[in-house]
Amino acid sequence: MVTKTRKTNRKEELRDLILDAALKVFVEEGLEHLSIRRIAEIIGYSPTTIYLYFNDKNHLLFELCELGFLRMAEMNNNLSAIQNPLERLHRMGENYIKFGLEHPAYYDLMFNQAGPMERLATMDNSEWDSGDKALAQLKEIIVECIEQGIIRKGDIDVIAMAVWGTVHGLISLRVCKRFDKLVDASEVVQTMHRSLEWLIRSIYISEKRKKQS
Amino acid sequence: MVTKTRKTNRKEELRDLILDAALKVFVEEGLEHLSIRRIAEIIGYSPTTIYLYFNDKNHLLFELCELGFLRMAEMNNNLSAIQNPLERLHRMGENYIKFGLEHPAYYDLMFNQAGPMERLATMDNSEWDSGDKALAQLKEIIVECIEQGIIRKGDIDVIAMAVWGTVHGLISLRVCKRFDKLVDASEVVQTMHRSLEWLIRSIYISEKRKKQS
DNA sequence: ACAGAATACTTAACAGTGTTAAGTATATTT
DNA sequence: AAATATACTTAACACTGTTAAGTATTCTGT
Repeated sequence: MVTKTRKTNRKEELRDLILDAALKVFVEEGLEHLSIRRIAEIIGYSPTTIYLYFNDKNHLLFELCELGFLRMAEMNNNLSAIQNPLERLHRMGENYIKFGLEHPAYYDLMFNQAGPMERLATMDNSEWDSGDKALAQLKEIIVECIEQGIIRKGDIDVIAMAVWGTVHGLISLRVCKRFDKLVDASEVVQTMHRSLEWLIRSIYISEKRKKQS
Repeated sequence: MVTKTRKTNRKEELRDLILDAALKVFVEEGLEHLSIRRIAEIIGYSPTTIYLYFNDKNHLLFELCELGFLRMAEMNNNLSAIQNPLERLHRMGENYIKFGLEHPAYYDLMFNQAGPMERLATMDNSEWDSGDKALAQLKEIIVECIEQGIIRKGDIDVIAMAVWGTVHGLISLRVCKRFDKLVDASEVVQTMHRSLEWLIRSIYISEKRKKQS
Protein backbone atom coordinates (compact mmCIF):
# COMPACT_ATOMS: atom_id res chain seq x y z
CA MET A 1 0.00 0.00 0.00
CA VAL A 2 2.76 2.34 0.95
CA THR A 3 4.69 1.22 -2.07
CA LYS A 4 1.75 1.86 -4.30
CA THR A 5 1.28 5.33 -2.91
CA ARG A 6 4.93 6.05 -3.44
CA LYS A 7 4.69 4.85 -6.98
CA THR A 8 1.62 6.93 -7.58
CA ASN A 9 3.43 9.91 -6.19
CA ARG A 10 6.37 9.29 -8.43
CA LYS A 11 4.09 9.02 -11.42
CA GLU A 12 2.42 12.25 -10.45
CA GLU A 13 5.83 13.79 -9.97
CA LEU A 14 6.91 13.14 -13.52
CA ARG A 15 3.56 14.28 -14.78
CA ASP A 16 4.01 17.53 -12.91
CA LEU A 17 7.56 17.78 -14.19
CA ILE A 18 6.23 17.58 -17.73
CA LEU A 19 3.62 20.26 -17.05
CA ASP A 20 6.21 22.48 -15.39
CA ALA A 21 8.55 22.17 -18.35
CA ALA A 22 5.70 22.81 -20.77
CA LEU A 23 4.71 25.88 -18.81
CA LYS A 24 8.24 27.17 -18.80
CA VAL A 25 8.57 26.77 -22.57
CA PHE A 26 5.30 28.32 -23.62
CA VAL A 27 5.61 31.22 -21.21
CA GLU A 28 9.24 31.99 -22.01
CA GLU A 29 9.43 31.03 -25.68
CA GLY A 30 5.86 31.17 -26.87
CA LEU A 31 3.30 28.56 -27.76
CA GLU A 32 4.81 28.01 -31.21
CA HIS A 33 7.97 26.64 -29.60
CA LEU A 34 6.09 24.29 -27.30
CA SER A 35 6.81 20.91 -28.82
CA ILE A 36 6.81 17.45 -27.31
CA ARG A 37 10.48 17.11 -28.18
CA ARG A 38 11.35 20.42 -26.52
CA ILE A 39 9.66 19.34 -23.31
CA ALA A 40 11.39 15.97 -23.42
CA GLU A 41 14.74 17.67 -23.84
CA ILE A 42 14.17 19.84 -20.78
CA ILE A 43 13.06 17.07 -18.46
CA GLY A 44 15.71 14.68 -19.77
CA TYR A 45 13.37 11.98 -21.00
CA SER A 46 12.58 10.69 -24.43
CA PRO A 47 9.67 12.35 -26.26
CA THR A 48 7.56 9.21 -26.19
CA THR A 49 7.63 9.13 -22.39
CA ILE A 50 5.29 12.11 -22.42
CA TYR A 51 2.68 9.94 -24.12
CA LEU A 52 2.68 7.69 -21.06
CA TYR A 53 1.24 10.59 -19.08
CA PHE A 54 -0.88 12.40 -21.66
CA ASN A 55 -2.97 10.99 -24.49
CA ASP A 56 -1.72 13.57 -26.93
CA LYS A 57 -0.55 17.16 -27.13
CA ASN A 58 -4.07 18.53 -26.85
CA HIS A 59 -4.47 16.66 -23.59
CA LEU A 60 -1.34 18.33 -22.27
CA LEU A 61 -2.52 21.73 -23.49
CA PHE A 62 -5.86 21.22 -21.81
CA GLU A 63 -4.17 20.46 -18.50
CA LEU A 64 -2.12 23.64 -18.88
CA CYS A 65 -5.40 25.45 -19.42
CA GLU A 66 -6.73 24.07 -16.19
CA LEU A 67 -3.68 25.44 -14.39
CA GLY A 68 -4.38 28.77 -16.01
CA PHE A 69 -7.95 28.77 -14.71
CA LEU A 70 -6.64 28.08 -11.22
CA ARG A 71 -4.36 31.10 -11.41
CA MET A 72 -7.16 33.19 -12.82
CA ALA A 73 -9.49 32.16 -10.01
CA GLU A 74 -6.85 33.14 -7.46
CA MET A 75 -6.91 36.67 -8.83
CA ASN A 76 -10.57 36.97 -7.90
CA ASN A 77 -9.88 36.53 -4.20
CA ASN A 78 -10.09 40.29 -3.85
CA LEU A 79 -13.74 40.37 -4.93
CA SER A 80 -15.55 39.30 -1.77
CA ALA A 81 -14.46 42.43 0.06
CA ILE A 82 -16.33 44.67 -2.36
CA GLN A 83 -19.87 45.46 -1.24
CA ASN A 84 -21.35 47.12 -4.32
CA PRO A 85 -21.99 44.39 -6.92
CA LEU A 86 -21.39 46.70 -9.88
CA GLU A 87 -18.05 47.71 -8.41
CA ARG A 88 -17.40 44.03 -7.91
CA LEU A 89 -18.25 43.38 -11.53
CA HIS A 90 -15.91 46.18 -12.54
CA ARG A 91 -13.11 44.72 -10.43
CA MET A 92 -13.74 41.26 -11.86
CA GLY A 93 -13.32 42.71 -15.32
CA GLU A 94 -10.16 44.48 -14.22
CA ASN A 95 -8.83 41.22 -12.85
CA TYR A 96 -9.64 39.55 -16.13
CA ILE A 97 -7.80 42.23 -18.09
CA LYS A 98 -4.88 42.10 -15.66
CA PHE A 99 -4.63 38.35 -16.07
CA GLY A 100 -4.68 38.62 -19.84
CA LEU A 101 -1.97 41.27 -19.87
CA GLU A 102 0.27 39.51 -17.36
CA HIS A 103 -0.15 36.04 -18.83
CA PRO A 104 -0.80 36.46 -22.55
CA ALA A 105 0.44 32.96 -23.34
CA TYR A 106 -1.91 31.46 -20.78
CA TYR A 107 -4.75 33.59 -22.06
CA ASP A 108 -4.15 32.59 -25.66
CA LEU A 109 -4.25 28.95 -24.66
CA MET A 110 -7.32 29.29 -22.47
CA PHE A 111 -9.49 31.24 -24.87
CA ASN A 112 -8.06 31.33 -28.36
CA GLN A 113 -6.25 28.13 -29.20
CA ALA A 114 -8.23 25.25 -30.65
CA GLY A 115 -6.22 22.43 -29.06
CA PRO A 116 -7.59 22.45 -25.52
CA MET A 117 -11.20 22.51 -26.70
CA GLU A 118 -10.54 19.66 -29.07
CA ARG A 119 -9.43 17.65 -26.10
CA LEU A 120 -12.57 18.66 -24.23
CA ALA A 121 -14.71 17.58 -27.18
CA THR A 122 -13.28 14.05 -27.01
CA MET A 123 -14.17 13.73 -23.33
CA ASP A 124 -17.74 13.38 -24.50
CA ASN A 125 -19.40 13.05 -21.13
CA SER A 126 -18.27 16.17 -19.41
CA GLU A 127 -19.05 19.74 -18.90
CA TRP A 128 -16.28 22.30 -18.97
CA ASP A 129 -15.84 22.66 -15.26
CA SER A 130 -13.39 25.54 -15.14
CA GLY A 131 -15.34 27.57 -17.63
CA ASP A 132 -18.60 26.80 -15.91
CA LYS A 133 -17.30 27.98 -12.57
CA ALA A 134 -15.98 31.26 -13.93
CA LEU A 135 -19.20 31.96 -15.81
CA ALA A 136 -21.31 31.10 -12.75
CA GLN A 137 -19.39 33.61 -10.66
CA LEU A 138 -20.00 36.28 -13.29
CA LYS A 139 -23.71 35.53 -13.45
CA GLU A 140 -24.01 35.65 -9.67
CA ILE A 141 -22.70 39.18 -9.58
CA ILE A 142 -24.97 40.25 -12.41
CA VAL A 143 -27.98 38.81 -10.59
CA GLU A 144 -27.02 40.82 -7.54
CA CYS A 145 -26.75 43.98 -9.64
CA ILE A 146 -30.23 43.44 -11.02
CA GLU A 147 -31.74 42.57 -7.64
CA GLN A 148 -30.38 45.77 -6.18
CA GLY A 149 -31.62 47.76 -9.16
CA ILE A 150 -28.11 48.88 -10.07
CA ILE A 151 -28.41 47.72 -13.66
CA ARG A 152 -31.45 47.30 -15.83
CA LYS A 153 -33.40 44.04 -15.67
CA GLY A 154 -32.66 41.54 -18.40
CA ASP A 155 -31.80 37.97 -19.31
CA ILE A 156 -28.85 36.91 -17.17
CA ASP A 157 -27.33 34.76 -19.89
CA VAL A 158 -27.52 37.60 -22.37
CA ILE A 159 -25.93 40.13 -20.05
CA ALA A 160 -23.24 37.71 -18.89
CA MET A 161 -22.32 36.90 -22.48
CA ALA A 162 -22.11 40.58 -23.34
CA VAL A 163 -19.91 41.43 -20.37
CA TRP A 164 -17.67 38.44 -20.85
CA GLY A 165 -17.59 39.17 -24.55
CA THR A 166 -16.43 42.72 -23.97
CA VAL A 167 -13.52 41.99 -21.66
CA HIS A 168 -12.55 38.93 -23.63
CA GLY A 169 -12.73 40.87 -26.87
CA LEU A 170 -10.43 43.57 -25.55
CA ILE A 171 -7.81 41.14 -24.33
CA SER A 172 -8.14 38.83 -27.27
CA LEU A 173 -7.54 41.65 -29.73
CA ARG A 174 -4.56 42.71 -27.66
CA VAL A 175 -3.09 39.21 -27.26
CA CYS A 176 -3.61 38.50 -30.96
CA LYS A 177 -1.92 41.83 -31.71
CA ARG A 178 -4.82 43.40 -33.59
CA PHE A 179 -4.35 46.73 -31.80
CA ASP A 180 -0.66 47.02 -32.64
CA LYS A 181 -0.96 49.03 -35.83
CA LEU A 182 -4.26 50.68 -34.97
CA VAL A 183 -3.91 52.11 -31.48
CA ASP A 184 -0.96 54.00 -30.06
CA ALA A 185 1.16 51.47 -28.20
CA SER A 186 1.67 53.70 -25.18
CA GLU A 187 -2.07 54.16 -24.72
CA VAL A 188 -3.57 50.80 -25.59
CA VAL A 189 -3.59 49.40 -22.05
CA GLN A 190 -5.09 52.51 -20.56
CA THR A 191 -7.69 52.60 -23.31
CA MET A 192 -8.64 49.02 -22.51
CA HIS A 193 -9.26 49.92 -18.89
CA ARG A 194 -11.25 52.97 -19.88
CA SER A 195 -13.31 50.86 -22.28
CA LEU A 196 -14.31 48.58 -19.44
CA GLU A 197 -15.05 51.60 -17.28
CA TRP A 198 -17.18 53.01 -20.08
CA LEU A 199 -19.18 49.80 -20.24
CA ILE A 200 -19.72 49.72 -16.48
CA ARG A 201 -20.86 53.37 -16.46
CA SER A 202 -23.14 52.70 -19.41
CA ILE A 203 -25.05 49.92 -17.71
CA TYR A 204 -25.26 51.70 -14.35
CA ILE A 205 -28.64 53.10 -13.34
CA SER A 206 -27.95 56.08 -11.13
CA GLU A 207 -30.20 56.98 -8.18
CA LYS A 208 -31.38 60.01 -10.15
CA ARG A 209 -32.48 57.86 -13.04
CA LYS A 210 -34.17 55.40 -10.72
CA LYS A 211 -36.26 58.13 -9.12
CA GLN A 212 -37.30 59.29 -12.55
CA SER A 213 -38.88 56.01 -13.61
CA MET B 1 4.41 46.25 -74.13
CA VAL B 2 1.48 44.05 -75.00
CA THR B 3 3.65 41.03 -74.34
CA LYS B 4 4.66 42.36 -70.96
CA THR B 5 1.08 43.03 -70.00
CA ARG B 6 0.15 39.54 -71.00
CA LYS B 7 2.94 38.15 -68.90
CA THR B 8 1.92 40.25 -65.94
CA ASN B 9 -1.61 39.04 -66.31
CA ARG B 10 -0.43 35.48 -66.40
CA LYS B 11 1.63 36.00 -63.29
CA GLU B 12 -1.34 37.52 -61.56
CA GLU B 13 -3.44 34.64 -62.75
CA LEU B 14 -1.28 32.04 -61.06
CA ARG B 15 -1.14 34.16 -57.95
CA ASP B 16 -4.90 34.27 -57.89
CA LEU B 17 -5.03 30.56 -58.57
CA ILE B 18 -2.92 30.00 -55.47
CA LEU B 19 -5.14 32.24 -53.37
CA ASP B 20 -8.25 30.54 -54.70
CA ALA B 21 -6.90 27.12 -53.85
CA ALA B 22 -5.81 28.30 -50.41
CA LEU B 23 -9.26 29.72 -49.81
CA LYS B 24 -10.92 26.52 -50.88
CA VAL B 25 -8.78 24.43 -48.54
CA PHE B 26 -9.08 26.54 -45.43
CA VAL B 27 -12.79 27.08 -45.86
CA GLU B 28 -13.62 23.46 -46.64
CA GLU B 29 -11.02 21.61 -44.60
CA GLY B 30 -10.01 24.09 -41.95
CA LEU B 31 -6.95 26.19 -41.36
CA GLU B 32 -5.01 23.26 -39.90
CA HIS B 33 -5.12 21.52 -43.26
CA LEU B 34 -3.96 24.55 -45.20
CA SER B 35 -0.40 23.62 -46.14
CA ILE B 36 1.81 24.80 -48.95
CA ARG B 37 1.98 21.26 -50.28
CA ARG B 38 -1.81 20.90 -50.22
CA ILE B 39 -2.21 24.07 -52.27
CA ALA B 40 0.48 22.94 -54.70
CA GLU B 41 -1.28 19.65 -55.16
CA ILE B 42 -4.56 21.37 -56.00
CA ILE B 43 -3.16 23.81 -58.53
CA GLY B 44 -0.87 21.20 -60.07
CA TYR B 45 2.41 22.96 -59.40
CA SER B 46 5.33 22.10 -57.19
CA PRO B 47 5.25 23.50 -53.64
CA THR B 48 8.21 25.76 -54.23
CA THR B 49 6.41 27.58 -57.02
CA ILE B 50 4.23 29.19 -54.39
CA TYR B 51 7.31 30.89 -52.97
CA LEU B 52 7.75 32.70 -56.27
CA TYR B 53 4.50 34.52 -55.58
CA PHE B 54 4.55 34.83 -51.80
CA ASN B 55 7.49 35.41 -49.45
CA ASP B 56 6.28 32.80 -47.02
CA LYS B 57 3.12 31.24 -45.66
CA ASN B 58 2.36 34.25 -43.45
CA HIS B 59 2.41 36.44 -46.55
CA LEU B 60 -0.14 34.17 -48.16
CA LEU B 61 -2.27 34.15 -45.01
CA PHE B 62 -2.14 37.92 -44.87
CA GLU B 63 -3.37 38.20 -48.44
CA LEU B 64 -6.23 35.85 -47.58
CA CYS B 65 -7.00 38.18 -44.68
CA GLU B 66 -7.17 41.10 -47.06
CA LEU B 67 -9.71 39.20 -49.15
CA GLY B 68 -11.66 38.60 -45.96
CA PHE B 69 -11.73 42.30 -45.20
CA LEU B 70 -13.05 42.98 -48.67
CA ARG B 71 -15.91 40.56 -48.13
CA MET B 72 -16.57 42.03 -44.74
CA ALA B 73 -16.67 45.55 -46.14
CA GLU B 74 -19.18 44.43 -48.75
CA MET B 75 -21.52 43.38 -45.98
CA ASN B 76 -21.64 46.97 -44.74
CA ASN B 77 -23.15 48.27 -47.96
CA ASN B 78 -26.51 48.18 -46.24
CA LEU B 79 -25.46 50.77 -43.65
CA SER B 80 -25.75 54.01 -45.59
CA ALA B 81 -29.50 53.64 -45.87
CA ILE B 82 -29.97 53.79 -42.11
CA GLN B 83 -30.60 57.28 -40.80
CA ASN B 84 -30.27 56.84 -37.06
CA PRO B 85 -26.57 56.41 -36.25
CA LEU B 86 -27.23 54.16 -33.25
CA GLU B 87 -29.36 51.91 -35.41
CA ARG B 88 -26.56 52.02 -37.93
CA LEU B 89 -24.10 51.03 -35.22
CA HIS B 90 -26.40 48.18 -34.24
CA ARG B 91 -26.63 46.99 -37.82
CA MET B 92 -22.87 47.24 -38.22
CA GLY B 93 -22.51 44.97 -35.22
CA GLU B 94 -25.09 42.59 -36.64
CA ASN B 95 -23.16 42.52 -39.91
CA TYR B 96 -19.99 41.77 -37.98
CA ILE B 97 -21.64 38.90 -36.14
CA LYS B 98 -23.19 37.62 -39.35
CA PHE B 99 -19.81 37.64 -41.06
CA GLY B 100 -18.20 35.78 -38.17
CA LEU B 101 -20.89 33.11 -38.14
CA GLU B 102 -20.98 32.66 -41.91
CA HIS B 103 -17.20 32.70 -42.39
CA PRO B 104 -15.66 31.35 -39.19
CA ALA B 105 -12.46 30.31 -40.97
CA TYR B 106 -12.04 33.79 -42.41
CA TYR B 107 -12.78 35.32 -39.05
CA ASP B 108 -10.28 33.15 -37.27
CA LEU B 109 -7.62 34.16 -39.75
CA MET B 110 -8.49 37.85 -39.67
CA PHE B 111 -8.65 38.29 -35.91
CA ASN B 112 -7.26 35.31 -34.06
CA GLN B 113 -4.39 33.73 -35.92
CA ALA B 114 -0.90 35.06 -35.35
CA GLY B 115 0.44 34.47 -38.87
CA PRO B 116 -1.10 37.40 -40.74
CA MET B 117 0.01 39.92 -38.12
CA GLU B 118 3.52 38.52 -38.15
CA ARG B 119 3.59 39.28 -41.83
CA LEU B 120 2.33 42.80 -41.14
CA ALA B 121 5.04 43.29 -38.52
CA THR B 122 7.75 42.58 -41.08
CA MET B 123 6.37 45.22 -43.45
CA ASP B 124 7.82 47.75 -41.06
CA ASN B 125 6.73 50.87 -42.88
CA SER B 126 3.07 50.36 -43.10
CA GLU B 127 -0.12 50.86 -41.29
CA TRP B 128 -2.74 48.14 -41.29
CA ASP B 129 -4.92 49.55 -44.03
CA SER B 130 -7.86 47.17 -43.86
CA GLY B 131 -8.05 47.35 -40.09
CA ASP B 132 -7.68 51.10 -40.15
CA LYS B 133 -10.54 51.50 -42.60
CA ALA B 134 -12.90 49.30 -40.62
CA LEU B 135 -12.07 51.06 -37.36
CA ALA B 136 -12.46 54.48 -38.97
CA GLN B 137 -15.95 53.58 -40.15
CA LEU B 138 -16.86 52.48 -36.65
CA LYS B 139 -15.52 55.69 -35.11
CA GLU B 140 -17.40 57.81 -37.63
CA ILE B 141 -20.70 56.31 -36.57
CA ILE B 142 -19.88 56.74 -32.90
CA VAL B 143 -19.01 60.40 -33.47
CA GLU B 144 -22.38 60.86 -35.12
CA CYS B 145 -24.12 59.21 -32.18
CA ILE B 146 -22.41 61.58 -29.77
CA GLU B 147 -23.04 64.65 -31.91
CA GLN B 148 -26.73 63.84 -32.02
CA GLY B 149 -26.77 63.20 -28.30
CA ILE B 150 -27.90 59.61 -28.77
CA ILE B 151 -25.12 58.20 -26.63
CA ARG B 152 -23.21 59.80 -23.79
CA LYS B 153 -20.16 61.92 -24.59
CA GLY B 154 -16.80 60.22 -24.22
CA ASP B 155 -13.45 59.45 -25.75
CA ILE B 156 -14.06 58.08 -29.25
CA ASP B 157 -11.14 55.66 -29.09
CA VAL B 158 -12.37 54.27 -25.79
CA ILE B 159 -15.92 53.77 -26.99
CA ALA B 160 -14.83 52.33 -30.32
CA MET B 161 -12.57 49.84 -28.58
CA ALA B 162 -15.35 48.81 -26.22
CA VAL B 163 -17.87 48.29 -29.01
CA TRP B 164 -15.43 46.47 -31.25
CA GLY B 165 -14.28 44.47 -28.25
CA THR B 166 -17.80 43.35 -27.47
CA VAL B 167 -18.77 42.09 -30.90
CA HIS B 168 -15.34 40.63 -31.48
CA GLY B 169 -15.43 38.95 -28.09
CA LEU B 170 -18.76 37.31 -28.82
CA ILE B 171 -17.68 35.95 -32.18
CA SER B 172 -14.21 35.04 -31.05
CA LEU B 173 -15.55 32.96 -28.18
CA ARG B 174 -17.94 31.31 -30.58
CA VAL B 175 -15.37 30.66 -33.32
CA CYS B 176 -12.88 29.34 -30.76
CA LYS B 177 -15.64 27.12 -29.38
CA ARG B 178 -15.61 28.49 -25.86
CA PHE B 179 -19.41 28.60 -25.69
CA ASP B 180 -19.87 24.98 -26.75
CA LYS B 181 -19.99 23.41 -23.30
CA LEU B 182 -21.29 26.49 -21.50
CA VAL B 183 -24.27 27.74 -23.47
CA ASP B 184 -27.07 25.70 -24.98
CA ALA B 185 -26.15 25.11 -28.60
CA SER B 186 -29.61 25.91 -29.90
CA GLU B 187 -29.63 29.29 -28.19
CA VAL B 188 -26.07 30.53 -28.51
CA VAL B 189 -26.57 32.49 -31.75
CA GLN B 190 -29.72 34.15 -30.53
CA THR B 191 -28.05 35.02 -27.25
CA MET B 192 -25.20 36.65 -29.15
CA HIS B 193 -27.63 38.87 -31.01
CA ARG B 194 -29.43 39.74 -27.82
CA SER B 195 -26.13 40.56 -26.14
CA LEU B 196 -25.38 43.09 -28.84
CA GLU B 197 -28.90 44.45 -28.54
CA TRP B 198 -28.39 44.75 -24.79
CA LEU B 199 -25.22 46.76 -25.31
CA ILE B 200 -26.90 49.11 -27.78
CA ARG B 201 -29.85 49.68 -25.43
CA SER B 202 -27.47 50.25 -22.55
CA ILE B 203 -25.60 53.05 -24.24
CA TYR B 204 -28.71 54.70 -25.67
CA ILE B 205 -29.82 57.94 -24.06
CA SER B 206 -33.58 58.13 -24.49
CA GLU B 207 -35.40 61.40 -25.06
CA LYS B 208 -36.84 61.11 -21.57
CA ARG B 209 -33.39 60.87 -20.04
CA LYS B 210 -32.12 63.73 -22.15
CA LYS B 211 -34.90 66.03 -20.93
CA GLN B 212 -34.00 65.15 -17.37
CA SER B 213 -30.42 66.35 -17.54
C1' DA C 1 20.10 33.20 -87.00
C1' DC C 2 22.60 32.62 -82.89
C1' DA C 3 24.73 33.53 -78.15
C1' DG C 4 23.34 35.18 -73.77
C1' DA C 5 20.17 36.32 -70.39
C1' DA C 6 16.00 36.37 -68.16
C1' DT C 7 11.69 33.72 -66.87
C1' DA C 8 9.15 30.10 -64.79
C1' DC C 9 9.29 26.23 -62.71
C1' DT C 10 11.17 21.63 -60.33
C1' DT C 11 14.15 18.43 -57.62
C1' DA C 12 16.12 17.29 -53.51
C1' DA C 13 17.11 18.26 -49.21
C1' DC C 14 17.10 20.30 -44.23
C1' DA C 15 15.21 20.77 -39.94
C1' DG C 16 11.39 20.53 -37.63
C1' DT C 17 6.49 18.59 -36.06
C1' DG C 18 2.98 14.89 -33.61
C1' DT C 19 2.56 10.17 -33.06
C1' DT C 20 3.05 5.00 -32.86
C1' DA C 21 4.80 0.08 -32.88
C1' DA C 22 8.17 -2.49 -31.14
C1' DG C 23 11.95 -3.30 -28.07
C1' DT C 24 14.67 -3.08 -23.54
C1' DA C 25 16.06 -2.89 -19.16
C1' DT C 26 14.56 -2.81 -14.29
C1' DA C 27 11.72 -4.02 -10.52
C1' DT C 28 7.96 -6.71 -8.59
C1' DT C 29 5.40 -10.72 -7.89
C1' DT C 30 4.60 -15.64 -7.75
C1' DA D 1 14.45 -18.62 -10.19
C1' DA D 2 10.78 -17.80 -13.65
C1' DA D 3 7.07 -14.93 -15.05
C1' DT D 4 5.10 -10.63 -15.14
C1' DA D 5 4.39 -5.87 -14.83
C1' DT D 6 6.48 -1.18 -14.96
C1' DA D 7 8.88 2.59 -16.99
C1' DC D 8 11.13 4.05 -20.44
C1' DT D 9 13.66 4.24 -25.30
C1' DT D 10 14.64 3.47 -30.31
C1' DA D 11 13.34 3.91 -34.77
C1' DA D 12 10.25 5.03 -37.87
C1' DC D 13 6.07 7.24 -40.41
C1' DA D 14 3.87 10.93 -42.38
C1' DC D 15 3.58 15.32 -42.12
C1' DT D 16 5.17 20.62 -41.94
C1' DG D 17 7.68 25.32 -43.88
C1' DT D 18 11.54 26.59 -46.40
C1' DT D 19 15.80 26.96 -49.34
C1' DA D 20 19.73 26.08 -52.62
C1' DA D 21 20.60 24.43 -56.78
C1' DG D 22 19.26 22.84 -61.27
C1' DT D 23 16.46 22.76 -65.74
C1' DA D 24 13.95 23.75 -69.45
C1' DT D 25 11.80 27.45 -72.09
C1' DT D 26 11.34 31.91 -73.88
C1' DC D 27 12.89 36.44 -74.89
C1' DT D 28 16.54 39.92 -76.26
C1' DG D 29 20.25 42.11 -78.66
C1' DT D 30 23.52 41.74 -82.25
